[in-house]
Amino acid sequence: MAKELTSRAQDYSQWYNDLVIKGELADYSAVRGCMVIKPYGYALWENMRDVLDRMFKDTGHQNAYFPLFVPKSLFEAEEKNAEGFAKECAVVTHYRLIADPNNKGKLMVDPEAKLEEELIVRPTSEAIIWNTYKTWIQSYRDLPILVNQWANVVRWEMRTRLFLRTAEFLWQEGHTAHATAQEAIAETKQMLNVYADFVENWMAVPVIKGVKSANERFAGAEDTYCIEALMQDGKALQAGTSHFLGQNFAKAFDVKFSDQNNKQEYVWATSWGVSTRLIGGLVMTHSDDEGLVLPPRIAPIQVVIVPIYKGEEQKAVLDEKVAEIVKSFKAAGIRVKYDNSDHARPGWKFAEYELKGVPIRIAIGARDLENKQVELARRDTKEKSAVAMEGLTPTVEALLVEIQTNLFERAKKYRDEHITKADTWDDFMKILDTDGGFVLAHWDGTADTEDKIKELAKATIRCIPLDNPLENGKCILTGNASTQRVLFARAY
RNA sequence: CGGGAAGUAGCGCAGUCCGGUAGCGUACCUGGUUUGGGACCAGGUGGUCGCAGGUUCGAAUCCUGUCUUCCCGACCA
Repeated sequence: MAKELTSRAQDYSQWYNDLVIKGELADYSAVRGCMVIKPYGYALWENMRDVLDRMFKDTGHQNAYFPLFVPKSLFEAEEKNAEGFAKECAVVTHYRLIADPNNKGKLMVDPEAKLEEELIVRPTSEAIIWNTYKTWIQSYRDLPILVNQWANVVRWEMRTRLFLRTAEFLWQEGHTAHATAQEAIAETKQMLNVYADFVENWMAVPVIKGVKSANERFAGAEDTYCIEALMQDGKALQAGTSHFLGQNFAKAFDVKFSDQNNKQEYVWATSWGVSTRLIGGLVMTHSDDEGLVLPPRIAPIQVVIVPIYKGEEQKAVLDEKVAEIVKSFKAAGIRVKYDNSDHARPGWKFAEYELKGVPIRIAIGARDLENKQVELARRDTKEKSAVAMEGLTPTVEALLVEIQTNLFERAKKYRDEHITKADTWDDFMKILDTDGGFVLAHWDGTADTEDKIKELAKATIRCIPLDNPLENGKCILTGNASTQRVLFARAY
């Protein structure tokens, strides 16, 4: 029967949860704050991962893998980084369980098996990686090091939400080492552009590139660049970050190299990452009250074909005809699924694949065979049309491109309509409390003011956009002089 | 960690106030009819009621303790 979905207007959070769970992207698990990513959701992640991985390799990076555990002494070496993550670390203190003498059939931690030194489950891998880089780098000839790792990390969050904030999540983290600051900064910006390219052109999610204020900066970074997206409820989502780490980690882990003049210098670093959180952003950008809407370029299934038949004979005829179509689609690189399962009727399948966000649905029955056509339905606009069997593959290829473009344009239009300038505190609050979205407002540049705004308005500076126009004005809160507007929003 | 809600069949829920053989919808299985927007009929399978104690002739129900999950806030990608 029907899988009831909560509508966005009813309860936006519940709508989101319904889509993730009923769309079979992920589910809750027996572990607090940790989710099970189901096959359909994982297929989506694999597509994202594969594209990003190729982009990383095309920009000269290699993959490697570092341990899950970080000895506490290494973890605490870079003070700011350690302090930033300390309050959300899972810690391994013992290495053995024994039978509980007072509780038959139960196990207990063996008090004899206490570790000499606690192991931190990585919330991020700078520490273990920079400790390793120390042994890899002696000369300028060893630089740059351009390494990425695909991994899971753990951050013991107070409150979790499927994909958006889970205690364990999947991500990639790039960690690069350079001979000069300029080179490291160029790398930081390059990877920010890679992220923006991926998120906009593959996920069809428009983003604003910018740099974080000091308050919002990654713990241990000199500068944090980010891409910020806007969700349908008017809240912002940080979609990716790229950090210029300066020489902080090199100094903390004593990573030096000899330059051309045989002079010892500290190495310059960057790190950058995107996570499964992107999937949450994807869901909240495109989906509607009927379910997920996935952009064709990363959708696990791009086209689903549903046969409509009476009796086994008709089904056999359709199976044969559709086999040709499927073959042609696959030859064109289209990810197609032919659902001729007999336990669900067409109407049920239509609703199911809409819920799962499949971009194009093709229905084909005896009537269509006669007329040499199929019924084609697009998920983004819900439009249905009869399309000639002749030339179906190029028609579908073109439509996939069109849907991809349409999703991006639609999201961009929404995003652009929700960037508002505010010049007074009242306007600022009014915008945040009604439509939400991004608010461009003057800020006096102090961390103190930023904190107060956060406290009063629950809004943070999402970023200072790159290529931000300079403009004299007065701080929205203090009235002090300001030289540019910055981008505020309430955020996930 | 503060506030709220909930743990009973795979899923969604009722039953708990007022103790007395475990229910409904859906899913699942079998057979049949169906199939162009979430089919219908008939017959079935499936639960130590989150866990541990206690009260009682008898506990899903009352008492005590405990665990877990979700939602809202503070924290955060």
